[in-house]
Amino acid sequence: MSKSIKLRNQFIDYFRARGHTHVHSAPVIPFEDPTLLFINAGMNQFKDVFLEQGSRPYTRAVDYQKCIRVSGKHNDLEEVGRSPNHHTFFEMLGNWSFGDYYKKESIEWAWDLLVNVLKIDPKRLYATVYKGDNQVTPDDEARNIWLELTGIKDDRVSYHDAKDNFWEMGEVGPCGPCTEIHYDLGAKACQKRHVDGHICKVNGDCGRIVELWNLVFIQYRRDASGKLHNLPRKHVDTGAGFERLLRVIEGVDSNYETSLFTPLISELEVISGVKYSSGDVGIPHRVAVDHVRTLSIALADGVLPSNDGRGYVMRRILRRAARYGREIGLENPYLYKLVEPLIEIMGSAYPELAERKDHIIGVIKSEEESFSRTLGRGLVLFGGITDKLHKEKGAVISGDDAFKLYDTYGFPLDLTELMARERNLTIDNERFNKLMEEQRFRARGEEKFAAIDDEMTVGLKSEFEGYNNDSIKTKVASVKQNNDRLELILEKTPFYAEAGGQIADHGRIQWENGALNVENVVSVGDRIIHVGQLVEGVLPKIDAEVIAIIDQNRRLAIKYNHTSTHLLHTALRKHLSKNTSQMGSLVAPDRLRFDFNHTEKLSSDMLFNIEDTVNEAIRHNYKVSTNEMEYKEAIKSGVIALFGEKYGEEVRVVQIGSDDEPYSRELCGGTHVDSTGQIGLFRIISESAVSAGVRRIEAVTGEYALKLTQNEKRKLNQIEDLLGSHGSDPVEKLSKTLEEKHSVEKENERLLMGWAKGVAVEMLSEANEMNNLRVASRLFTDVSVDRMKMIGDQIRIADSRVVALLAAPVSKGAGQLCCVVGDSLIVEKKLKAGDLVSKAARLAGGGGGGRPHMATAGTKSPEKLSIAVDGFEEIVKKTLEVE
RNA sequence: GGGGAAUUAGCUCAGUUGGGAGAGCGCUGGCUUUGCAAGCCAGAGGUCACCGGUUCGAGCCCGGUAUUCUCCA
Repeated sequence: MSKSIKLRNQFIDYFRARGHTHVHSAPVIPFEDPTLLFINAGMNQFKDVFLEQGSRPYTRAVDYQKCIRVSGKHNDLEEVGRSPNHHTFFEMLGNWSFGDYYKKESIEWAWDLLVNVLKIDPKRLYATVYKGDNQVTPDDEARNIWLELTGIKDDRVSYHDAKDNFWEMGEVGPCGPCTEIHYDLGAKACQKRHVDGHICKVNGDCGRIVELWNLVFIQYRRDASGKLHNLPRKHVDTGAGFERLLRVIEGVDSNYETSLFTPLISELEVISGVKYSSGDVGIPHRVAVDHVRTLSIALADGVLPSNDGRGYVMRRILRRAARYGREIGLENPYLYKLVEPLIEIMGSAYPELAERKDHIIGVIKSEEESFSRTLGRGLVLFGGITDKLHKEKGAVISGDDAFKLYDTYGFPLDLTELMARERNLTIDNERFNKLMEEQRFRARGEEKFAAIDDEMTVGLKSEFEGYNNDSIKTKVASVKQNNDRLELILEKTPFYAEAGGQIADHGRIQWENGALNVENVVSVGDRIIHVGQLVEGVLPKIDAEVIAIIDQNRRLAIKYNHTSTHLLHTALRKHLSKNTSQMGSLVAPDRLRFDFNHTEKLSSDMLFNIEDTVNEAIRHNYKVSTNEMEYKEAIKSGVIALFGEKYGEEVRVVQIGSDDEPYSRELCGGTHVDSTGQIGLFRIISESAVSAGVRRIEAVTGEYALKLTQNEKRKLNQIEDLLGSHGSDPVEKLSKTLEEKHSVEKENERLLMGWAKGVAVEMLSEANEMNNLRVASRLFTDVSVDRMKMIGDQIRIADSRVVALLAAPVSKGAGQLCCVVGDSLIVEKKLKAGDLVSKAARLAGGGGGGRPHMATAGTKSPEKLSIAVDGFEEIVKKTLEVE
């Protein structure tokens, strides 16, 4: 067993033996927390407990949590790869107490685990405690526990200020003092060992003594004024950085030299042929192995590269890795090759990596290819810029050009700089930075996510009882008026809050002297909030009796679509691959949308097959049943769990079909029909690409599917009427018609050409000689501009020493003119059709222009066209005189 | 969320102050060559993303929408 796997197990086992429940790492996409881009600390998944908004069936927990951090005060993306301990992905080991044990056990166990189980030298350990402030007394309690229960030396426990030893979740909210365990890496780790008079200190800045484990004692809540209040329960939240702990245990100089990374680095040495070094030469290696971990984990949890939000962070990380790869000669996609070795190392801790292997590799590879295209395009544009500079004998690439390359085309500035240096050019950095600052300024000043006001509703719980009820009598738990929006929380409710892709129920909540029209329902922690407009009467009081009624027809339509979504999921697995799984889902009353991982467009035959399979399952009229069970039990029995979803310990399993041979079993909290036959009909309406490796199917069911079918038939009837193909195959008839149309058009073109030639000959025969050229003109009655152009062409071809004007009214209020000039005259007499037609059109109260050999013009007074035609010879004559 | 770009033939793209929709590759047919690579000739293939506006006239100008790329947050 590798050391990393062993360390995780030792940690988990130690606390399990002490009554802790092993909780799975939450997905890196925060669930129900829009304020956070990624899970970035072990406590994220327990945040609702600390806020007293949610609860758990256990009071002691232990876990290892995957975390992603790309920006913020502790982590600058640019540091990753340069330093021995910065990462964009890392794991946190933690044990938790929710109102259970407190300081004594946490400290005692932490020490015991480090010293006696992990065999870390106690002589290298230090502890820190909080020194107190005007609201909090110094944490002598923790210090005494250290001294009495661990045997650590008195001079190894020190007091520190709030920056290091008072933990806060945010400006307001849960907080408390913490105690930290630090480790002395030894004199050679000191970065200031050559500085005179430097003394290495705990919480110093030389890197020799590092924090190993932080034990946080949450006992306060800070309000908006900064005042601390005691929490009803005290909690423990601990976090030990996994990579750093492993580094200490393995006794190596850098996180990147632990067994978590070395196999990846070796693989990269093979791929690139460049040997790793702990110095600068190894930066590309460190960047690549760090970033491939982040990308793989995020992709496995359902993040996809995109232009904003999480997806954009992924894209930037991938590009950073691709760019550093180029420094060690890796011009082609390479990062995806590290995914398999990564799964070797991390797959047992995070099975989702192995399950989504093909997806992860596919997406990374196609993103790398896409970046190559971006760079390639940038190179072309850069070439254009330098060519221009070369011609103008300039030596400075303007800030605007460099910025445009970067901002619009994504070409990295450092590459621009590098290539400029190679050509002895410089860049106007000042201007570039100014533009960059303007860009930042523009992006600021928009509102952030609306913070949820927690004060009113702390500790409230509402029960969802809507699986079998459309209406419920209950009491009001909380009322809030927000402009014209009313927010109600009830003790129990039949309303389904938007979750798992299923959108919220609509309906009505009624009380003695008023009613709420429910337009949206959201859940926050254990609370279900009904949002809508007060439609009658006055606000209800707390504890007022109400009747909550959902819109039954809407719910029924949602049920059809939700059960159909499960049937579709099964059908996709049957027809495409067992590994096909949901990447996103929308269940609305009028349609359903299902995103899944698949690399190619589905053929229309395939879509029909899938549609058939779903409809077979509908006709089979499978019974749909639900039951609650433990998460682990459910997973063991092979139930489909979706990524990007959070599941508690108790989960709900929706089963379609018999117990012995279920057609589908999925973890799902949504509402479903009793038997599949109720759905009636399932029709796919579209199939499209969402992003690399992900496709989307949209479908309708029940009444909506029937309406779709009827509309299609209606259209077909109309088509048959138009084609006159009743009784015969309209497709055959139409293709025959199109064929005929094609040959008629060809014939028409041929005839027109002959006709145009004839007219041209007529006009030429009537042309007048003057000044060694010929002038022809004619007023047509019913000829379009295109036809006049055809005739004009024939005239030019027949005689290169002719100018001609053609004119015709095209509608009641408009007339068109066309002028042509023979090639010889353009050269010899400098005649331009554009000028001539412009002058002629002016006689008719219009305007126009064109090219030397052919030009067109128009007028809104078609009755004046004859003036233009009659005056044309005069115009030509005068034009020649001027020359 | 806020900027900057792109969208033209199956693919890659060109298209000048607004005035006949083009090239290369690919495809089909013919010719040439001992064969291959290729060459020559001919042909098919277009809602210039979509909707609206300005104009006598819009691929081009203006406004909006969609999709994609890209930067910032």
